[in-house]
Amino acid sequence: MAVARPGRPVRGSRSGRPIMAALDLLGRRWALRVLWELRDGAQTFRELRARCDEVSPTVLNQRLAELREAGIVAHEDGSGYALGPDGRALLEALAPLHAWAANWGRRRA
Amino acid sequence: MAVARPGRPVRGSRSGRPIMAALDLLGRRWALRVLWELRDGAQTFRELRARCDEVSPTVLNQRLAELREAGIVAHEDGSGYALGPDGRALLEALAPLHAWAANWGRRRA
DNA sequence: GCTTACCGCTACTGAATCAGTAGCACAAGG
DNA sequence: CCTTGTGCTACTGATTCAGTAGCGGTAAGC
Repeated sequence: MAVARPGRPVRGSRSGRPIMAALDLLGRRWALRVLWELRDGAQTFRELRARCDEVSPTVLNQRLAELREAGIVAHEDGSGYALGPDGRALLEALAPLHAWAANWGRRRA
Repeated sequence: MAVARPGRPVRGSRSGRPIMAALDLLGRRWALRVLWELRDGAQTFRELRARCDEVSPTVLNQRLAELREAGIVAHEDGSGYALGPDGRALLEALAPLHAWAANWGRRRA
């Protein structure tokens, strides 16, 4: 399957609406986690992999490629992978989710 | 794999942190989309399926079971599936994501 | 009673995706 | 040359998802 992008059909929606592309992109395994683990700054492929519970490099590389093509993550020589401007904005947009999870966990744990 | 819940290990994390359980739960295929499609009120299994691009009932039922066990979605006799209080809160927590997607789409489409 | 039309859901097969492990090619340091 | 770390690919097997058909139940219309 092709990489999800706004303005064209994605898995599960032909509308091309950006939210659908985003849900496709971020709904893939490890995508949100990778984003989450990059919150503290750039990391090498292997550091990132270690933080993601030793996810298989196949999948990690695939997610990184998708996130790079989406302009969310960038690979800088020397420092490794890091969030771009869109990535940081996305992470901030995910902050309420973190807060929700904390409350949810308190009620259900 | 068992349903993700705060306070116990999930796919990709043994920490039991709620955010990890949430990322596991919501990172599964169609989970975010189902949530999204329930934003306008209760819907029957088949209505929901139609909105989700005729997703296979197997997966839809599986996601609904997980979301029900997580206390996010409830099934009411007569009206069908609907968001519970936690589900509505989660949807609100996802609003910034929608806004982000719109901006992202504007820059990349 | 019998059809019709919904409802939620299950069974089944095949396709896509992911997991897990090994190891390559490259570059830098000693 | 040898070691170390980098990003990444190859391969096989397990898990998950997709796609289609159809079941058992309820309720209405006739």
